[in-house]
Amino acid sequence: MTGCPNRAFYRRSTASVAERLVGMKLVRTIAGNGMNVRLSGIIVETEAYGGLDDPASHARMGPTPRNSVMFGEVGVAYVYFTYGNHFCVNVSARSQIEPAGAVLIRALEPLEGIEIMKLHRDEEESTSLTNGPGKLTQALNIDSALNGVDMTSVRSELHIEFGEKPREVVSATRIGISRATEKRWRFVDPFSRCLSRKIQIKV
DNA sequence: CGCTCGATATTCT
DNA sequence: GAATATCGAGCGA
Repeated sequence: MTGCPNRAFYRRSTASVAERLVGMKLVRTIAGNGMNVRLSGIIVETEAYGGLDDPASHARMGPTPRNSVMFGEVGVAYVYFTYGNHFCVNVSARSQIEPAGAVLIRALEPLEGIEIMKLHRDEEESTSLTNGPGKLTQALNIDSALNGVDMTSVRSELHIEFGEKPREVVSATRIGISRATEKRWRFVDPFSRCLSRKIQIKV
């Protein structure tokens, strides 16, 4: 399978999209002199954020200038600045009955352009390059200038492509939130060495 | 390894 | 004024 998941792929429940994105590629293309540089990684960790009924979501209060992408067309990048220091990247996704939703991309396994990512991060260890939402945006040079770009086209400087092979996926509770902590809307490849946190082993 | 804390934009109360 | 979909430095064990 090559190319990008199309618009319809993102038009289903946000949690389902989050689950299916594990194993796909996040690709950042940067125009150089004459040729494009590709920075990419396999998505190994995602989280789903819903609309008005998800107390942990940015969309819970309705549309604002920051979260407007979550209420717009699906398959679009939602990039926001948080904690005064970091950017996080999402892709808008929801079923037709939901008013808003997006999938936060939390971790990648570095694939293409690894040496450039190391420069962006000032970090040599590959497993620490993109194992967190703030880290991967730094490695791929993603900032708010990319908010609103179409993620369904290979021509976009930020987009999602099909992966090479399917990955295992398990669900877990979301990280870094204080509301709706019981929902299991975090999806990870449990065998990846590049997760933002280890999976809780069930007893 | 685990804990605490500072950085500090945006939004909410 | 407080909280936040985070990270890394500093410290103690």
